[in-house]
Amino acid sequence: MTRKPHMDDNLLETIKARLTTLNRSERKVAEAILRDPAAATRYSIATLAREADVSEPTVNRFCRVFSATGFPDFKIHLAQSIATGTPYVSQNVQPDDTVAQFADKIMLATMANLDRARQGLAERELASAIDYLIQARQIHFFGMGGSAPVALDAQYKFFRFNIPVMSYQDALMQRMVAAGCTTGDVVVSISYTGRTREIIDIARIARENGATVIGITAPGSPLANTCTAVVSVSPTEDTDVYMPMSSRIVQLAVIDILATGVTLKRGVDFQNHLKNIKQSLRPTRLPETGSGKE
Amino acid sequence: MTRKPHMDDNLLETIKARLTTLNRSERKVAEAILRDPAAATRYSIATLAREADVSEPTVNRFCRVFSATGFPDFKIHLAQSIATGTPYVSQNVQPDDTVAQFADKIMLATMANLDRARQGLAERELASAIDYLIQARQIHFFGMGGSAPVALDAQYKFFRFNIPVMSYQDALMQRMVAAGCTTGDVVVSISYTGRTREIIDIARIARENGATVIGITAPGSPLANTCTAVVSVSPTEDTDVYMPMSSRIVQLAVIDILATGVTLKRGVDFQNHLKNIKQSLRPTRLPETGSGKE
DNA sequence: AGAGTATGTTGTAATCATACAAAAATGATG
DNA sequence: CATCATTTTTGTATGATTACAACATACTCT
Repeated sequence: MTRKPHMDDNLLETIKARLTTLNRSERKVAEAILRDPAAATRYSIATLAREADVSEPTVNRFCRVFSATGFPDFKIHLAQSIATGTPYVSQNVQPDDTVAQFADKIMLATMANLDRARQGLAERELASAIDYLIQARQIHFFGMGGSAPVALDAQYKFFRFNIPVMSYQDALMQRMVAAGCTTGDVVVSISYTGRTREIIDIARIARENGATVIGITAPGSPLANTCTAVVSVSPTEDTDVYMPMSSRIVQLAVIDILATGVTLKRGVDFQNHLKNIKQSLRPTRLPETGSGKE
Repeated sequence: MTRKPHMDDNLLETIKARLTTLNRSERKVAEAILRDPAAATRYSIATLAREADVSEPTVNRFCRVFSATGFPDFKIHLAQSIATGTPYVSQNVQPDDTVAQFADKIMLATMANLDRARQGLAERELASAIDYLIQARQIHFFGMGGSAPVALDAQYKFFRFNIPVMSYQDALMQRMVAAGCTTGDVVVSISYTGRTREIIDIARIARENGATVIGITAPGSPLANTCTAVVSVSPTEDTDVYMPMSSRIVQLAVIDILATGVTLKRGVDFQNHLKNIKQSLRPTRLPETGSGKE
């Protein structure tokens, strides 16, 4: 995906990554910085040298290793790295966290996951999925368990496009629908792990009946291998008991992207259609007092 | 919410905001910086002075106005401001965007919305909502239309806590459940605008029957005024046709927070219960090849 | 032992900050 | 409304700090 220049090289991460490739005194510098990166941005070269127990030129050479023109330049990059990096260094929720603390952590972790997903998204996969969706005679969203709400959400979104769209949250219905599929049907199979046996079976059945099957799932998973096209969403590696939920949010965002892609490609006519739907909802609302919106 | 220090003061924004309060030559400095903030981080004090057509001490004084200890310190802050600020300047999706472009925009906009929500969350509201949920004999999640998937998602999440929990996505069922509520029931009413007539009616009915009604909705909205407790989620002000969806993601994140809060307060016993549920799902999965997880 | 690399020492040039003085703006008074 | 005092703003000169390059030394590995 398009990356902002400062996201390409998260300096702090780079330093961590290359720790082993550094020689002794350079590593001392690296460790001194990692000990308190924020403080390091305020150090002078002399201070940092002392902190790392090396000479000033060593610090300077260290900076050049990380493609800075010199120490001040290095500090600028470091500062930027901290600014972008910090909010995403999402610590796990601790049992003794205050509400404000774990609320923040959850939000930040979610954002971090979105960002990771963003960087992992493959344009070609998205484009191809969007193409299939546009050509669909009928779209079925399949999601079970935790992915059921995602499927439902997708239904609401795509419904606005005047496409026959449905979502199914239980295996039985999914199986029946898959069996009834014909060419022109598109099935979107949403699964975090891509290893749920039932979901894979159903995807296969749908394909055997001529349907296009798009998987929103982990790359390389059994489900991914069964699908016509895949949008890869790598599972996050958080084993934290408290927040196994960000995955869905990433899936939802992907749905947003697909829906947007379909809308864009369909052109202006359909945007009017959308407006009409919005209009038709108005009578069920109370009059707005403030600045409320649709 | 707890704010990271560098998020408090977006220096670049602060400079823009205080432009009018600056005197002539200070403004010249400000303008020189705003002309190309990224370049400014690489300037020396002399270069910036020349660029702004003022003397070096003026630049230095300018820096102190923005509570920096000096010019280098100012540059550090500026660099951080650029780094944090940039990714959230989420432009709207343009009809001629490439897939990669609008995918990025949607992701960034979603992250921006989460961040906004994060900063807008009130700890007291969350804490109070969590308290009510813990004491619940039974929880009902109500969400209609776009919020239906959120309600469903909440059901899945809270189901793990061994609490009688259900979600209802249509007005009829919600009305019936509300009518059958008694003291000890907790209804969580999810609505983006908080102005959908039906939802407000139902919330009132639930309250009249003794239920505690928690609203996840816009502050100050009719629904908010009808509820026992509110978790305020301000509607985002994006009028963009293409992405009216971030709202749900924020709601989902709030659900995550509530669920986490309940889990934490319930203590360790329930964490074992969670593990058991995870275990019970395993037999339905294919064996893992790589590093796949729950 | 000696080539080659890594690290430290010294000195210089730059960058930055302070003190002070000049200039401009303000405003009070006759 | 002119003049002068006072404050504020701005620039000059100077001194302090910082960063870097050139060179020298120490270390490493064959």
